[in-house]
Amino acid sequence: MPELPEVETLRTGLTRLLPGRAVAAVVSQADAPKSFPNAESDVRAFLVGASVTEVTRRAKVLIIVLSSGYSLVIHLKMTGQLVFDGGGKHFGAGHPSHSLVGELPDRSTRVTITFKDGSKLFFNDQRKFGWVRLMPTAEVMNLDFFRKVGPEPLADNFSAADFAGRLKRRARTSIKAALLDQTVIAGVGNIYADESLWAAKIHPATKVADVPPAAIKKLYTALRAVLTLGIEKGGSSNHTYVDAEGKKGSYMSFASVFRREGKPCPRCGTTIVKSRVAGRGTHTCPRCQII
DNA sequence: CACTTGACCTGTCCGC
DNA sequence: TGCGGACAGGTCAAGT
Repeated sequence: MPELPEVETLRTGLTRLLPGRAVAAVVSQADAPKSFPNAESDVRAFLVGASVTEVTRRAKVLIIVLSSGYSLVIHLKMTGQLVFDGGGKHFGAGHPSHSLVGELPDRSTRVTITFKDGSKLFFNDQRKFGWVRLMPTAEVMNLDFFRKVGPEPLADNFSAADFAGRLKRRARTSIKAALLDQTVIAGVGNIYADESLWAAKIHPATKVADVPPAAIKKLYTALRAVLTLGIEKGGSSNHTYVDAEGKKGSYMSFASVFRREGKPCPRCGTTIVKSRVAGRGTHTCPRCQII
């Protein structure tokens, strides 16, 4: 589900809610071992009794750092969400198909962490692609994923030249596939790929090698702009999504093409079409995106 | 190597 | 109403 802006929104919210809280108990759903593949002995030794030090993010991965020298590394994949219950009201973040009205845990709850003050953090994940892994903080960046993942696109030192250089490795594939490749750049998913390509007037199926340098530069600027807007709007959502402070993300109402097939292009009025590129549903303006 | 496709899961929607 | 298939904001492994 979430892409960089959604995970970043979640990080910001959890940073206000979790640090200082001490874990009292952890319950994981027995029939979903892949959601929480950790040894019971590690959970007892390094999670129960530990308190949260800070919450960080790399790419689409959230990292809850603990006082025990261990961290909870969390990937929400397509449908994961984290919902904090401070007592009385649920504050959540993640997949929009889950509203806040239901009592938790529910049938999609894979892990429940109870803190000593009675508050709870629920990890819900309908499709069970996501996971919560407990591991030594010092080893987190040694995970295969982190060793291969590309730079943060919003980092101050990530330049247009870096962007162009990294894209060259994928010269024969589509520009959309290259954007979605986490080893090229971190954090871009289906929504922000489509939105940035529309903004840069590049068709997603264009081979990377066929995109002129000027258009690549435009895409660099557009990508950073849509990711920044996504964060400012609290992530993308449709109806029931909220961030960790209970506010709805509003980015979807600002989307230009994503899930807007059949509607007019905000730039030229041409009807937006949906197709399939890089194995993913893809939204384009057939008039604007001609490269 | 670069690149593509299917697998992993559950739920929902859409056409017959 | 029931059923089958396509599809969903993401990665991996395995194939060409």
